[in-house]
Amino acid sequence: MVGKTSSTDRIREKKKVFLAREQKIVSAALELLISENIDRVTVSKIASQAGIGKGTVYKHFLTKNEILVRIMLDYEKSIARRLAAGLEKAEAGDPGAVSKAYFESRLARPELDRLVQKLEDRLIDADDIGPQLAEFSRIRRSHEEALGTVISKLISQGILEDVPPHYHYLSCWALAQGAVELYFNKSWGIEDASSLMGFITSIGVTMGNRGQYHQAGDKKPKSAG
Amino acid sequence: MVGKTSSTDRIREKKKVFLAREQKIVSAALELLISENIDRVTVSKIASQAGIGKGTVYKHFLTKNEILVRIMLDYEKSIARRLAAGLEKAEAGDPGAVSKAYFESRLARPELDRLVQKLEDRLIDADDIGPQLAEFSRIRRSHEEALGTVISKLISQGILEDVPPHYHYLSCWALAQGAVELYFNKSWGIEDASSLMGFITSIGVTMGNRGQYHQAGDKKPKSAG
Amino acid sequence: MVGKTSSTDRIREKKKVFLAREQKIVSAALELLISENIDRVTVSKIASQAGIGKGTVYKHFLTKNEILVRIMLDYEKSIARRLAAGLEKAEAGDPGAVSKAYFESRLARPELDRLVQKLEDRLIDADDIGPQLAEFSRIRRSHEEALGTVISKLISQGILEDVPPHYHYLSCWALAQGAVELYFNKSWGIEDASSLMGFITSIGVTMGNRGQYHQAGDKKPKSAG
Amino acid sequence: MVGKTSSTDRIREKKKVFLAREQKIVSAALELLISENIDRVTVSKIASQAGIGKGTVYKHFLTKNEILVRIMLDYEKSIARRLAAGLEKAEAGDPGAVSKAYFESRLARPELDRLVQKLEDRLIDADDIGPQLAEFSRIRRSHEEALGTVISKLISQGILEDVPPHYHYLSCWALAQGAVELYFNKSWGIEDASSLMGFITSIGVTMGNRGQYHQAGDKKPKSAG
DNA sequence: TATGAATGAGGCTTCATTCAT
DNA sequence: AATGAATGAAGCCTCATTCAT
Repeated sequence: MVGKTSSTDRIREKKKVFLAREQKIVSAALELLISENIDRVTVSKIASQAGIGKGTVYKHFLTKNEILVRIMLDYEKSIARRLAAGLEKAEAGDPGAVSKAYFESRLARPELDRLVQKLEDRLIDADDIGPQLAEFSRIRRSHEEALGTVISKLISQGILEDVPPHYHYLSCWALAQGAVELYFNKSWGIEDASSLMGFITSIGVTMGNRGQYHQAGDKKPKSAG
Repeated sequence: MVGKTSSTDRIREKKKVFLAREQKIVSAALELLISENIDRVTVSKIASQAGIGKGTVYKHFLTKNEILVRIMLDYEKSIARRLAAGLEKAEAGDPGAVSKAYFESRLARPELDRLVQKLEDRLIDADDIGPQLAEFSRIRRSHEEALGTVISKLISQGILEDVPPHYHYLSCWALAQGAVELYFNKSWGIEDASSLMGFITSIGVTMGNRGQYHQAGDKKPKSAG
Repeated sequence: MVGKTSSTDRIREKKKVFLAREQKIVSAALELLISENIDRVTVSKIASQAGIGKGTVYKHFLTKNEILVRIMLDYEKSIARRLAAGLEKAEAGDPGAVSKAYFESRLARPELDRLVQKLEDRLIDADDIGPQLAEFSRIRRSHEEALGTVISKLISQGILEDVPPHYHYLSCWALAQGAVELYFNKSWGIEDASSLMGFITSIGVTMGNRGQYHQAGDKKPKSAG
Repeated sequence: MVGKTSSTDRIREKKKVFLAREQKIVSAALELLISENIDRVTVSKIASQAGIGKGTVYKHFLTKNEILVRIMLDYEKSIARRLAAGLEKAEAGDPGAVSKAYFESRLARPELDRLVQKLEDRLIDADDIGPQLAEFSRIRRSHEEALGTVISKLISQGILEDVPPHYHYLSCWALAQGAVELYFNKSWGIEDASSLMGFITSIGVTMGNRGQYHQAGDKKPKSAG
């Protein structure tokens, strides 16, 4: 009885260790990707940052691209979770919470968001991670859908401009995207970044409210912050 | 008198041909960079595309990066020209023309705008094109300045929200940046792109107008979440 | 107990193999450098000669220059060892043994000595091996110092001409240097090389003895003639 | 009669200009080769240093190597001239003048002598300048021969050690070679170079005098400086 | 199972030489 | 006759991936 674990237990234990290491690889990659030029992050560096051998990395991921796309997926999933929470709040009566939740989830770690943009750009036509990229797009579109219903409601309430719902969402996405890029762009020597991001977020929150589209002159005080 | 060209003429002719070839290299690079993954564009391919030998490229550019940064500079200069025109109009009494001009100049060739973003990202810490990158930043900041005066006027007229003028410009930049990214992003299977861009432009035009920005001080994104 | 090696043993074994391969690369490079024009020795050829892949070379050396400078260092160190032995003998009462030891250690493998000269010439202003070159100079100067004390003694005994001690050493160096060059120089079709080298060595041994240096102050070569 | 030169004159004039330019190319190459790393001297640089076009260089020399070997030949010929003068003096009764002349002619412009060594090393197995290299060797051997007769006489007079005459000459060559190398070697931070060269020259002048070879103990005052 | 040495395709760059003008 | 733009072979180096231990 003593000092003897069942075969099942041992397997489970092994699996846990294995998964933990997988996560370690991903985290190591993330740290490196954020802290230095993407193109300089090699599998070798990732392995040593993770404290394991290079060969071991390939026990977990078939190719380097799989590690990278994994980071993309993890991020998009984390947004999905935050968004779900935001949507609940929105349904509880705070319509502005929708885009606010979105912006905040993306600007929470701008460097990560930007990294994912870059990775997407580099991997978009990689030929060894088709399924994962499909999954990535699927999740993104699920954000769109989820927000879509709330947005539709806001449109029918006359709060948001009456254009196809995904226009609103995509505009949000675009502004967030640009804000992130702005945050890190070295061409602008931005000093008061937080304050600027606050301004942009406020724009994002009211962006697309009725009266701003086409006529652009009929202003009305915003109903919900 | 006929059929005899002076030595000066011939030299001038040669220079023209030479410069034309330089432009051809840039164009070839541009075509390739836009049509396939940046990382797959090699000097060899550029030369082929331009119909010249690999070595010839190096008669015109010291390094590959110089070709790329040249594309960046050409683009930023072209925006400068468009912007100048837009500013004249704005001073002629059309205040909305400011951001409109900016958006239009950036969305005129979104694929190019996006390319320049990507190039900037890749070249920003290259060590062989310091002066060119400095020039790039300089031009960008000149856009900011140029718009700044107009924006200040709009603020004093109570049309734009009273925040530091560069907030307005940078917000514009961010939205445009994101819009461009959106335009080409393969994750969204966008079909009615031009209509969507129109919507976003309209947002950009009124973005930051007074009455839309409140309480923005109570929530600030932090860079490390 | 048998047929089972500990992990430590295996690691040690691997390291040995690894170092052996490093030596193999150096040897391969050496063979090529001696047997053909230096400029024709490429990393590719070295790899082939060593029976390994090109990439493997870079597991052992950061750059090609590091291989070359390694050869230089190995050689200079081997001279240091021989010299140490020679100095002991000299202190045991054989004053001529000093320069003899020096000449013999340099003429033992004249082709190698010559190679090192050439490498030095090519690498002297390489920018990727600064530390190694410093080490190289350091070892050389340690030869000078070591011989210096013995030479000083010979001067005080009135055996060697009373000039700064390093004059004697450097003269030795120069003659050895020239002898080596001579040995391999294809312009002279030297046939009785070893006899000739014996003659030169004998000159080196007595070179600078008192009574041979006079009036040397009245004619000085200028660096720019 | 006026303003009209005969065809022969014009051809002669052209030839003069042509030869002058040829010399200019060689001089330009020489300047560059001495002032910077040999491997960095390109045909392009030579042309612009000479103030002519690159293509023109190839009207004078079939290959780059031909320029380089030309420098070698020019140098060896200039030594031949100096040596001839020295020999006359020697025959006029100053036996020590022989090696002195040799040393002085080589140390007059040490940087040039060293350059020629380097060039020789690089070109020795070039396949496009066979005849020139043969000529180079021929001149060198003529030095040997010329000195040989004088040396033989000194041997028969009992002044020089009785070894094959070319031993003496080649020893001279070797010491001069080494001295030149020493002069420029960066490993030794030599400060009192002129004085050191003087010392070495004095050694060279008496080197191989009788009594120094084999027995190395039987010293006798030098008879002629 | 974990390792890291080995691999080699492929990228950038240089420069001697050619040749059309 | 002089030019210099064009050429492409050849060199160095990187790094994702494989595989024997």
